[in-house]
Amino acid sequence: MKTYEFNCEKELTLAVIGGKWKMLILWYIALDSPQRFGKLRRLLPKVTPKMLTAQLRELEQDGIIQRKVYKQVPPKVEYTLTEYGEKLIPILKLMYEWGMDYAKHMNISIGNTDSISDLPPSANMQREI
Amino acid sequence: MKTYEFNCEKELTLAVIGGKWKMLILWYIALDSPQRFGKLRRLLPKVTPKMLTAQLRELEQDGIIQRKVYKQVPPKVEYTLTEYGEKLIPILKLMYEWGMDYAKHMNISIGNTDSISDLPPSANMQREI
DNA sequence: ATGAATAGTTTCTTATCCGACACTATATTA
DNA sequence: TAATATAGTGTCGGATAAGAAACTATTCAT
Repeated sequence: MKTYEFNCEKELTLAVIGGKWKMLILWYIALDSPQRFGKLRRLLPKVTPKMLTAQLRELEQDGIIQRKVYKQVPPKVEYTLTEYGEKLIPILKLMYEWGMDYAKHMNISIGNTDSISDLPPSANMQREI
Repeated sequence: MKTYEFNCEKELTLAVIGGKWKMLILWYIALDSPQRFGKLRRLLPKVTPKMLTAQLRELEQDGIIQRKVYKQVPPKVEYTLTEYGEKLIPILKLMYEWGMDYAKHMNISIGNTDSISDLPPSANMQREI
């Protein structure tokens, strides 16, 4: 058992979403849920399976995503956001918008990820992103 | 221009605020501006001067804070938020609020209630894993 | 001549992250 | 019998982050 210390609640939030690929993973689950492991791999080709697993496990242990295993071969595992995962989306959206504005201001170019406004109709639509 | 590889604008934002002490530094400058180096040291007693300097320099280079040196002895240096620094504050507020809610939900012990309108010294909270 | 005050800098060392790459398990299908 | 598809594990090692402790520079007041 390990104990982390936070000086402020903001740091707790950062600890939850601050992993190398976590924001992108959450984003893709928000965009298209449930999301499967293999699809996430294809969406995030730069992420090694080891890292993807690690990030997903941490998000799961933090209660941000839910992992559902189907007893099949080949395996099938689906990831969805929990209530607190969904509550994170407005933060990600704000960070996305600030980054857009800032990148434009500072003339920084950024590889593109789907916009949250591309969110397709689904069971999660009531999120109002 | 130094180009980091960002997959999404959110990651750019995270790169700007994600340093170990940056959110807290920004918070304290937002709470009481201009803010001096020595006062920040007192507000953040766990931060070594080396780290504090490093974080401040990065924020300055990223255009988030402004550093003003007075030609005096002993030295006087004041830090203020830039326009883009101020635009970050709503993100920090949301992160603070999410963290509050989450900590309560997950029974994570809290030692601190610093809202944007208060000015307490930094307190501690912990979670066990 | 010395000490106090402020804002740092320098060096050394340890801790952690994370990428590359190889490997695993199993029912179904050809 | 071998290939296939899916969802992962395990190990190694280099790069980076960051803490501790000591040191610096300047001018004024005593």
